[in-house]
Amino acid sequence: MPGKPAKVTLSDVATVAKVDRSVVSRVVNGDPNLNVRPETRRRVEEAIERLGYRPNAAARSLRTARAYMFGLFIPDFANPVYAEIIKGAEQAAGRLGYGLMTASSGEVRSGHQRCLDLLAQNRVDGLLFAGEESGHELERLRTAKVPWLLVNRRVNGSHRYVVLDDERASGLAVDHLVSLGHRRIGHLAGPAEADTARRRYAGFVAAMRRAGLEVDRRHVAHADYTPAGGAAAMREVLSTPQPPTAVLVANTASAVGTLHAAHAAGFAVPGDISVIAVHDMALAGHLVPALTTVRMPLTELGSRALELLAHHDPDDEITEVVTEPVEVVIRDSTAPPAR
Amino acid sequence: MPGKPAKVTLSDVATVAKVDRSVVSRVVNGDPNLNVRPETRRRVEEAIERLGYRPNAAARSLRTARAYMFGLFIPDFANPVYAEIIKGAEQAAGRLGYGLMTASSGEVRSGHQRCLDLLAQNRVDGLLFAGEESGHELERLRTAKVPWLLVNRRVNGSHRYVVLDDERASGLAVDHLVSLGHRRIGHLAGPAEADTARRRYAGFVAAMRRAGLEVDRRHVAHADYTPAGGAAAMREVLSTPQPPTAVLVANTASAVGTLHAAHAAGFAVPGDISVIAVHDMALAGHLVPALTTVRMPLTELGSRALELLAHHDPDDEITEVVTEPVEVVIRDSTAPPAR
DNA sequence: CTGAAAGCGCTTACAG
DNA sequence: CTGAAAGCGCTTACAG
Repeated sequence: MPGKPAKVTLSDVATVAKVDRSVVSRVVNGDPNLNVRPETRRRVEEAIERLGYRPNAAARSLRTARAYMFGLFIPDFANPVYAEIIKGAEQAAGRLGYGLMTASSGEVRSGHQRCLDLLAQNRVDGLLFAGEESGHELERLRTAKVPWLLVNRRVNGSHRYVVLDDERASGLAVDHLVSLGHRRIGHLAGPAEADTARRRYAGFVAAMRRAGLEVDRRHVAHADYTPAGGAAAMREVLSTPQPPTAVLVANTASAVGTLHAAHAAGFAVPGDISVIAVHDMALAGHLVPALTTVRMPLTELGSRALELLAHHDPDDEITEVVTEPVEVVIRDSTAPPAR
Repeated sequence: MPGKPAKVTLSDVATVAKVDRSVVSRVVNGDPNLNVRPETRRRVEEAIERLGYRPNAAARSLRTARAYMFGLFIPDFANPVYAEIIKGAEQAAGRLGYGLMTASSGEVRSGHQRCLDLLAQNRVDGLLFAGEESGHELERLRTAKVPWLLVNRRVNGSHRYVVLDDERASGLAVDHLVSLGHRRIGHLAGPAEADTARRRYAGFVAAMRRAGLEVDRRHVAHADYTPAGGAAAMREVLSTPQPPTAVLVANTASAVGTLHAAHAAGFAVPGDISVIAVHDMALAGHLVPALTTVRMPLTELGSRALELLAHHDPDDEITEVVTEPVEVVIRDSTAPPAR
């Protein structure tokens, strides 16, 4: 087909197949109420194939008032955690015949406005919010009766979320450190206002209690989920009179900074202090030293979120925990304590 | 506005403002040929505001045969290089009133198909391809007369691309190492088939020649742009009879693995070997040791690409180099050689 | 079992 | 200077 792209429409197919457009439409959409002679169906399918027909998304959307597209808002593409979530969501969207618009929520103001615009313009059928968003826009979404879902966090009083089993992840991490013989274990938690941070902290405290260990408040510091945050928190904890022999870092991105800060402060990892972090990703195995982590099902989280969004009404409650696989991946950053 | 979302259309606005729909449409789109009494225009604008009118994207697309959306294909969201490009492209798209659909080209087969589908369905007005793609689909795009643009690479015989000044980046890196006193300088290049890798290699060779230094082929290794690749290449170079005293790594993601491999092989950085890498990002400053880099204008690349795509016909040649800012960011991984 | 018709919400030549 | 009308490409009750 050289020259023009030659937009082929439903009518073109109908002409070639010698049927009405409506029949073609029904064949294309697999209408279960359609009874055509097998031979007719074949003619239609051949014509579609031969002409290379593809339904025009705009026309279909206008008619059905559905966009066949979902939106996924991500706070920061630079955080590798989101790369996995995106991958899962894309795969699920593809399977369901939907497009996925991934966008960074980025600067609060424009992010907020853009998400409302997308909805008002009918460009998306639903919205996935990964990571932190202000509760403000959620209020609007709720009144707008639009399908939306929080991914990897909950929010006060909302009943639309999918999360991971963060408590268990922290528990496995603590168990690993305890089994190595650590008793003075610190926690570099996420931002105090982050739901994931609270759950990981809760899991940390519970596991410490189960192991009969005390949580020393001076060994708990809060950091945002960035390398810089992880570094600052580590410096804080290392400067206490009697630093911990091991820390659980709430996030792998900040663990990068944690390792750096330990090194800069003259603490050998794992010789002087062991480090384990939540999330596993390619990066972790190549840090210095290679980072022991708790693998989390981020890809599964993304795909599950998309599926739930697609299959539920805006009024349904969605409160799901994706639990598998969560497991400790032992590398070089954890070892028994010096004494 | 409790209860229903109450889709408000052009007609609703027209009714309230007591004008025809066509007038509202022209006001909304800022038609320069429209002469309305200022007072009429005010009535229209007030009605739009009061009703919270937003044009329906599907209807507009159907009518104008434009999607008001661009697509950006990314090989791998986990590579932080792309996070910056995405950010730039998103900003530019927002400024121009377009949406941006970011998707991973991922698995070749489905990625290829998805991009053609998007076009056939009229879901996008143009496509940006960041990173490597097989030349195959480009052939199809060319015949389809659809605007597309390669970002950060060129391809044989194609005249639609925006790239960075990779030669210069390599040159600055080599100059920095030379100024520290290094003479045995190696290069951990990107994949042999990658255009960026070739340009960075060319820049490396040219700068070495300018400095009167020889390129020892045993000190040049190829790696894909991942931590694992950077580690393998480093091991290769370090196992030569007389390893280099410094290496230029073509990519920051692989430099993570490079530092790890050096450490694992018992080479201190920068004591035994200096490391400098192309691209700067938050991660770099928090590696062990903090990585010296050449900062590249990745955000600018993304926004420029989007603008070029929006403003040029499918037949235009687009061959642009985004040159600023490129500069060496000195951290802890480079130092004078031991002797 | 298949076709004719209406209409989704816009834009844009064209007429008045 | 403003309005009436056609039509973009589909889907879907409805009629035959």
